[in-house]
Formats: sequence, C-alpha cells, structure tokens
Amino acid sequence: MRIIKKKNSVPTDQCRAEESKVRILKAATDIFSEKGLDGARIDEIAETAEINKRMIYHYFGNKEDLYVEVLRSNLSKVGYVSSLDFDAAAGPRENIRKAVSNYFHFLAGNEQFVRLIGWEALNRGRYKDTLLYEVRNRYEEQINDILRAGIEEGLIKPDLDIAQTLLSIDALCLIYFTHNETFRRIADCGISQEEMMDKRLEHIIDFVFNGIM
Amino acid sequence: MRIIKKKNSVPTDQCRAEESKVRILKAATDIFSEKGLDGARIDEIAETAEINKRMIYHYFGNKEDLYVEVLRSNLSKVGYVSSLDFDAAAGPRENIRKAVSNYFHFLAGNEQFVRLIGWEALNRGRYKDTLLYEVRNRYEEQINDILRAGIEEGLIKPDLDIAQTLLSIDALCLIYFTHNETFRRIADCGISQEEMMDKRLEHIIDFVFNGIM
Amino acid sequence: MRIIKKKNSVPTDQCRAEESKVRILKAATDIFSEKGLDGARIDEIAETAEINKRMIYHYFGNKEDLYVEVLRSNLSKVGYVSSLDFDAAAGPRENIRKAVSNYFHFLAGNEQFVRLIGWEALNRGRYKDTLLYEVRNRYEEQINDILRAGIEEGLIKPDLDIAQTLLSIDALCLIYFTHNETFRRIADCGISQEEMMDKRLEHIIDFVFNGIM
Amino acid sequence: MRIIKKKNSVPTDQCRAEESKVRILKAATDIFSEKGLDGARIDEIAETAEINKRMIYHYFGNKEDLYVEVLRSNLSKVGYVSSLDFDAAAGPRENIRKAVSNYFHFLAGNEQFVRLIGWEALNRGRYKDTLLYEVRNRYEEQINDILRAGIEEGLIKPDLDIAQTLLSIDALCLIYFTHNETFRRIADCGISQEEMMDKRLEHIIDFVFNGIM
DNA sequence: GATGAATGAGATTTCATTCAT
DNA sequence: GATGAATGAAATCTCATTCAT
Repeated sequence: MRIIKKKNSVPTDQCRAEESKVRILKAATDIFSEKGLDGARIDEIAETAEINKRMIYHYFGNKEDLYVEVLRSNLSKVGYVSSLDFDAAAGPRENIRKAVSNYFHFLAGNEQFVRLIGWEALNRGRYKDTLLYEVRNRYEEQINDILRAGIEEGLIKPDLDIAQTLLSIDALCLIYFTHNETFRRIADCGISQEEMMDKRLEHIIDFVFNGIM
Repeated sequence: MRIIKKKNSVPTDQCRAEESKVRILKAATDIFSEKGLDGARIDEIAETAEINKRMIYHYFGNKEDLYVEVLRSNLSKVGYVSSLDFDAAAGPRENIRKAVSNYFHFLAGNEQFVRLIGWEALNRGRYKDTLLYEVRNRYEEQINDILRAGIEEGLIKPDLDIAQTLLSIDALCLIYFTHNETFRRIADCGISQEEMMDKRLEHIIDFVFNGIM
Repeated sequence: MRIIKKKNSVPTDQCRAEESKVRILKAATDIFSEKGLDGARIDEIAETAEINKRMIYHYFGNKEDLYVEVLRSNLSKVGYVSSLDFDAAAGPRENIRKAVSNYFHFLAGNEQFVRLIGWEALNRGRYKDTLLYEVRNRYEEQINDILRAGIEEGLIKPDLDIAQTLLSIDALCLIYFTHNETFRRIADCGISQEEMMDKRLEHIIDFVFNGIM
Repeated sequence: MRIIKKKNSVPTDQCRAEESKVRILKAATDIFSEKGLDGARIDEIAETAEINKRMIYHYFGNKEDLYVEVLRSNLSKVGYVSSLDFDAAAGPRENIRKAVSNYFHFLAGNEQFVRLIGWEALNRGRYKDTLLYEVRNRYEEQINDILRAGIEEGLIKPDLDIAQTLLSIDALCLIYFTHNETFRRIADCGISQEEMMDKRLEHIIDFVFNGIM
C-alpha cells in the first residue's frame, strides 16, 4: 500500500539525491586528494559540494567511510587503462609502447588519482581495499602477457623479472607526477607542460627498451 | 642563563635541556614521519618523548615550527649520500653501480626520511625549504660527472638526457620504499626483507645499464 | 478536505489517514515506552511505523506532542482495570483477591503502560496530565469500598491506613514488572515466566491478607 | 631522571585534579540522576562542575563512561546500609525492624541513588554492572540470616519465600520515594514530610510483620 | 628547566524539523 | 495525503595551546 509512489515525483527526488551524492563525492575527492584524510575538513567538503553537512553523514556514514568511498570510486577509474587496445599482431615493442603510454596518459589526466594513491601509500594502505589490486592486476596481466610474448619471440631477455619490471615502469611514470615540482626545477624550463610530458614519456619508453648504455 | 647561579649546576641544566630537545626531535620525527603533519598529535609526541607537552612549546614554539625543525634536521641527513667515494679510476660502470647502490642503501636506512619527503611532496612542499635541493644537487652533480665521463668514454650513449635519467634512478629506488606494501603482495613472499632488497637493487642497476631488451 | 474532489476517494483517504495515525501511535508507543522521551528518535518511530517522518509532524505537531498523545492513549487503558466485577455478596476476602489479581494481570498484560508510567515518574510527571489520577482514583475507590466493608465485617483490622495499604499493593505488584531483570537473578531460574508470575501473585495476596487482617 | 618531581608542587596538582574529578562526578550525579543518560547534557555537567568540558573527556573518556562511573560510585553507597549493627541477641523482630528502617532511611537520604536505580531499571540495566548485586547481596544475606533465625525460633512461618519477601520489602520502601508526588496527593496533606515518612515506615514494618509471621 | 591541570576554538556527528514536489 | 531530500541548531568530542606552580 505504501509502496505505491507518485510516479512523477520520485524520479525527480531520486535524481536530486543522486546528484547530491555525486556532488559530495566530487567535492570529497577534491579535498581528500588535496589534503589527505587527516587534513581534510568535513565542513570544507560540504561547502564545496554546496550541500548541508548533514547529507554527507546521511549518504556516506562518516568521514572515514566517505574517504573509503572516494578511494573506491577513484581507484576504479584505473580500470579504463586496462581496456587498452592490445593488439597481438602488432608485436611486443609496439604493445609495450602503447601500454606504457596509456598508463602515463592516464596518470597525466588523473592527478587526484595519483595523489590519493600517494596518501594511501603513506598511510600504509590503511583504507585501500582489494579493489585496486583487482583492477591493477588486470592491467598488469596484460603487460605480463606482452612481456611473455616478447620473451618467446626472443626480443626480451628471458631472465627478466616481470614483477620488478612492472614496478619499475610504475615508478618511472608515477615520479613525474608526484615529484613534478622538484622536476620542474631540474628540467629545462623553456618548454611547455605538454612538451615536457612528451619528453618524459619518450625517455621512459626508451629507458624501458634500452637502459642507458 | 644571564645570571649564573652555581657554576656546577648550569652545565647539568643545559645538558638536560639539550637532551630534552633531542628526545623531542626524535619523537617528533617518529610521529611526523609516520602520520604526517595533520595526522600527528602533540600529545603523542610528548608521550613518546617522555616529556611534558609544555616543553615542546618551550623549545620549538608550536606544532608547525616543530615540524619544520624535524624536516630540516632530517633533510640534512641526505648529505652523507654525497660523500660517496667517487673513484675516477674505477670507470663509469663501477661508479654508477656505487652511486645507485649508495642512494638505495641510504633510503633503506632512512625510512623516516623517505616518508617525510613523501608527506612534503603531497603537501606541495608547504614547509620544505631549499635545503633538500642544495644537498641533492651536490649528489646529482656527482652522478652527472660520472655520466658525462661515461659518455666521453663512449660507454654511455651520447644523446642521454641526464636530468631525466637522474629522475628515473630516483624513481626506481624510491618506489621500493614508498610502495613497499603494494610490492610485497606482488613479489614472491618466500624471501626475506634483505633478499628482497638485494634483488630490487640488482634489478635497478641492471635496468639502468640495459633496459629490458 | 475542504474541496471534496471525488465522492468515493474521500473515504479511502480518510481511511488511510486514520490508519496512518494509528500506525504512528503504535510505533511511538513502542519506542517511547522502550527508550523514554529523550532516548526515542523520530526517525526510528517513522521507520517502525513504516511511514514518512513528515506525517508524524503532520498529524501530531512535534515530538513532545506525540509523546503526550502516546501517554494519553495509554493511560486511558488503565480504565479497564476499574471495570472489575466487584461482587458485594462474595465477601471482602474474595473481592480483595480479585482486585489485586486484576491489577497484577493488567500490569502483566501492559508492559508498555508500566514503562511509560516509569519514565513519567522519573521525569517528575512533566507531561502526565490528570487523566491517570482520575482513572486510578476510580479503581482505588473500589478497593477502598472493599476494605471498608471488610473493616465493618470485622475481618480487617479497624485502624488500617487505607491510603498506605493502596500504595503498598501498588508497590508489591509494580516492582515485579519494573525490576524484572533484577528479580530474575535472585529468583529460582528453573521455572517459566508464567509460573514465576503466579508465584509472585500468590505471595502478594498472602502478604496482603496477613498484613491487613 | 624525569621521574623526579618537585616534591611540593605535585601534591597541589594532584589535589586539584582529584578535586576536579570529584566535582565532575558530583555534577554528573546531579544531572544524570535528574535527567537520565539520554536527557543529560555534557555541557550542563561541565557548567555545573564549573570546569572545562574537555576535562570530563580527559578524566572519564566519554559520556557513557562517565555515566557508568556515576553509577558505580553511587551504587557503592548502598554498602553502608549493610554495615548496620545486626545484633544476634536482640531477636528477629528487633533486627528486622532495624534492617528495614536502615534501608528506608538510606533511600530517604539518597534520592539520587533511588533515581539512578530507576533510570537503570527502565534502561533494562544496560550499564549497571555486577557491583550493585554484590553490595545488595551482602545486605540481603543479612536479612536472610535474620529471617532464617526467626523461622528457627518459630516466630516466622516456615514456608516463607525469602526471595519474594526481600523483593516485597524493597518494593514497599522504594515506592514511597519513586512515587512520592503521586502519594502526596493521596495522603493527608496536613502533616510534615518527616511525619509522613515515619508513618510510611511504621506501616511498612507493620505490614511486613503481619505478612511474614 | 619542568610539570600537570586547564582551556577555547573548532572538529565531527546527531537530531528534530521543514521544503519541494 | 504522502514522500524523500534537505536543513540549522545543537550535541559530543578533539586538539593545539596556556596557566599556575
């Protein structure tokens, strides 16, 4: 009896609710990625989301739960990296280039993701759940496949430690975004942000392929 | 201090004062490196230092100032890395190995330093002063020299971007310590912490020398 | 309500309205009797009533008013106790037994009433209106009559303080329900709830007979 | 080294701390007994204790813990009732009179205790720990002994249910204090509070004697 | 130099109540 | 008549900092 709802009013409310949740999550992502769990203030999140503080608790329980939700929703974004068009015919060289490039560009376009990962790493993964690993694993499996293909083809040295290599690729990409300020002091300052990024990516791919010698 | 009351009591007090400051700084380093500026609690620092909270304010002014002091005292540690015994006769290969190994072992032995840098990076260097760069630059100049020597000798390819390479070496070493937990899940778990570190270092040096192909 | 739209829709609406009010009142009785005015939550009442919170305000004004309404509707229940079939021919002994038994069983069957009275007593009767006394007085007048009849017949001692006796009977019955948990620890635990109740009632009647005769 | 404390400053501080704790506990007893756990406000307790709210959390953890502490400290008061001068030579009659009178007067002098018990009963003994039972048991054991002595002497009927009797005595005494307002309306209003109490106590003792003998 | 008690400002969280539909 | 989202006020709780000794 009371399950019957006004057909036309409910969607509007649900819509508003959904929109509010999205607004909160977006604001929380902004603030948490910028200041970390401890540095963030619920008040600021509410203000940024242009919503009453109370709704945050209504929708997400408490600060920590909200943070976990922010992590979850952001970590899931990395999923799209794994949807890269891996092409068996193209050969390992081209596929590695593509994979690394994809990951690098994903990081470039998701600064908040990079920062959230950073806070989590320092917090010793207190809140990061298994989701990250699931998603990441899919991506890594792909690279894994590519590398194995390369080994079989004799292009890649057979004694390569794949786990180490994956970590290294991660490191080479990540550092550009985590230590961006540091880097800008070192690098030539006469070039644009895009050029700098391209240069870094080329260096990484080159480094991965050849090392320095 | 101005009115010396007893010749033999003054040194004792100064001694105690100095010891207290050291204890506070040590405790603050522990807590700040573990939890960051926002996550740290003055109470916990005081408790860890086994000293009255009031003394922290007496010696260091306030929380932020204490944090800056912790940064300063820890950043200065990186200095010893640059004291590596760079040997012109040994050849670039051996020198690079030594330099990378030195840096890697420095990070291994100074987890707190690594973490403090990490918090600072995420906090966009709010408090980090120029000290770090000075010291680091000295270290990097040395590697720079080594690399240039290698290029001249024809061992290293002449078009190498040295700034990028330095950043890459940094990344390859750092990630092991910043993303340690993540890594432990990926890597073989049957080996000890030391073995894992040795393996990583070998991989890095190998990677730096050869790349993967 | 003022503008009747459809002849046959109005009764349905009124019906629903009435049913909603009843549901709210029932839920409110549950929650208020369980947790008291301060411990109760409007949200919980709404949820229990399976109705929108807003309706509570629509029908009852506010939390306090709802509480008063709960009190009123529950206190009126005590009325039925006074409807005991007092039989002049049966003699005081039988009538007292009946009166006490009636009251005891009324309490047994109306735990919520007992608890609401309890909260009200502790809240110093903040909201309890005179209704309770009116009803109770009627009941007590009856017992009064029974006792006086007993005195006249010489069965009950003539110097009995009737007001005190009424309070004592009340106490002997009430405590079983208000301090139920305490009692269960003291009493033999091998018997059922019903047996325990019967035993208590017998004790009370025995106690009263010997006490007053 | 830092265990050494200024001999003359420490006692003063400890004194102040102890005094503060006592003040908080006293204020909390006032407020909790008056309004119950849910009705009480930490702010009001702090204000009543003339202390900063923060200290309440410092000394007692949180609201609930403070409440439990209030319960504990008040329940322990009932202990002194059991220290009544029970005299084997005096005979059961005199001893029962003394025991009941002691309990009644204890309740008379400890309204807060009575009310705290009341809130706890309604809260289904959520927070009351075993302490009450321990203390109470001691008191009840004494009455138990008295009653058994009376049974052996043939003064008290041998089939008396002692647990029930104890509960009844409790009820007869308690109701006077819990339903005080109700009672005042019923009883003759021409007499003083003390006279009314004396009258009630006499009635109880009379009621008990006749009820059990 | 050192201590423990105390504080005010501000953080998180809760709750009765109202708004828009 | 009914709904779910939204709110402001106030509650609990925390924390850097200061006071009195």
